[in-house]
Amino acid sequence: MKEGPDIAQIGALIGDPARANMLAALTGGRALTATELAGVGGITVQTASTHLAKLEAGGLLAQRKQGRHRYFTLADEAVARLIESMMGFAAGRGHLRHQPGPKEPALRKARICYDHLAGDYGVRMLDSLIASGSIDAVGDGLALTEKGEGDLKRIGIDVGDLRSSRRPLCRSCLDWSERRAHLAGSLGKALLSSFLDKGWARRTAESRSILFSPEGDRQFLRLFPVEG
Amino acid sequence: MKEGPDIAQIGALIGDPARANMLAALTGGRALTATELAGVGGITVQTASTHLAKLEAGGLLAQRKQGRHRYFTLADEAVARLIESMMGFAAGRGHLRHQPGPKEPALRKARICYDHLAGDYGVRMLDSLIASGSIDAVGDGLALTEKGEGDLKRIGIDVGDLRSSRRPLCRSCLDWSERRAHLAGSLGKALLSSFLDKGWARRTAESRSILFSPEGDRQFLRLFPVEG
DNA sequence: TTCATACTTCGATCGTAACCGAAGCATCGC
DNA sequence: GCGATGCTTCGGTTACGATCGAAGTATGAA
Repeated sequence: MKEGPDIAQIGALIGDPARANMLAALTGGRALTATELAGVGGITVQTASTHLAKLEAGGLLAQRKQGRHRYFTLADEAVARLIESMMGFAAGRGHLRHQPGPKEPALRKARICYDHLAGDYGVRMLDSLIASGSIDAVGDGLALTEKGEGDLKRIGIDVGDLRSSRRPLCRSCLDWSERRAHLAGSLGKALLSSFLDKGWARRTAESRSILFSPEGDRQFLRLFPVEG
Repeated sequence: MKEGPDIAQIGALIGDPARANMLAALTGGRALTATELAGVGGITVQTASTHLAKLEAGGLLAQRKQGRHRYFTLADEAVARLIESMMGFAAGRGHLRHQPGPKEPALRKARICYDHLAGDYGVRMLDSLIASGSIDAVGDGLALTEKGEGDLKRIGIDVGDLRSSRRPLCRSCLDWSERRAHLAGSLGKALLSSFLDKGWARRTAESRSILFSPEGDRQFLRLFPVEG
């Protein structure tokens, strides 16, 4: 007994519904204010304030003062991965929300996961990159091929720049809605950024979902075909 | 708000200290009875019984009746990976137990993680397998090479048998004490089993730690050398 | 300065869940 | 059959933490 690190503390931090909702919202990658997070959690600002203080003390959140606002973000990508992996686990065990709600389909189609694309489109993109030989899937992991580097160059992504960062280029991230992997890492981020820059898609204000324009949809599906 | 799967439920399940202790103990891979788990959690059997019922309802545990005993185990390897990943996360944020205790060093040297070897020795073994060219590390993932298959055959592990199971052969599992990867998957299990079969090491009764005999220690270090 | 906004701290309430004693089943050994 | 062991269910207590109203602090706008 009493072996190893204390998982009960972080379990308890995530275990409160209001806090879990705030964390899930912050997995969208945006910095949110205390008031916004109170709305997300369905509680008053006073209560939210105490929750946020606890989450920060636990090392899950970081805050940045800006004028009279306080912007909260996840402390780092590790927190995002933990949340997303718990979502994947929860989805697999049938721990779903009570009402599917109208936003669910959009969320399953395409959403943001920290800073990269997730959902049906995220999984499709990785599948297509593997099928075309741009990415090698070896065991659990992913590796960019030379062909892939050329293909990406052609759509305006310079892999050389990305390699210089300390962050891994390719990472697989388990998708909770599809239960299959999508592409994370700096390359995943760069790809999503380029879609947004090109105007193919845009982020929504209150949700994690990503909305593709009709034209963007067409371009995306052309660029990442899947057989069948 | 109210997007995606409900992580609060599993967070809350893990968030209770008694339950967390039980789960951590079960990460040792052994099936434990309700009474044993009550001891681990530091609570009475009545209380433990309600906790175990909740964990089972939540899909984290499975139970098997055997005579008048009830043996509890983690529901599957996904639960073990979740627990271990939370431990890694917790260790990184300094959520450590209060007293390091005398057993900690043994635990850091070698311990069981579900069914494979973890700790310093687990990390060392994977490092050595990669350095010798038996395993390729590509991105996040691991793949056995032809050379590796031959080397393993020589120490009595038939990879062909392992491939027939549905479980992945190589998986990397993040080690909470070393903060680096060790080898999981069916190959990880087979390697640990062979060490135990050969008498190089044995499991302890109450702890997750694995004790190597002097001779086993020598053999292990010879088989998995590291430079430096 | 004065007022408004964003947020935190204080104080008190309230609900839930952890907890254990006692009683109730089930299984084993005799 | 009997008692002993392992575990669950019931009932009642207790404690912790989530919650919010009200007051307090900081920043910005007028």
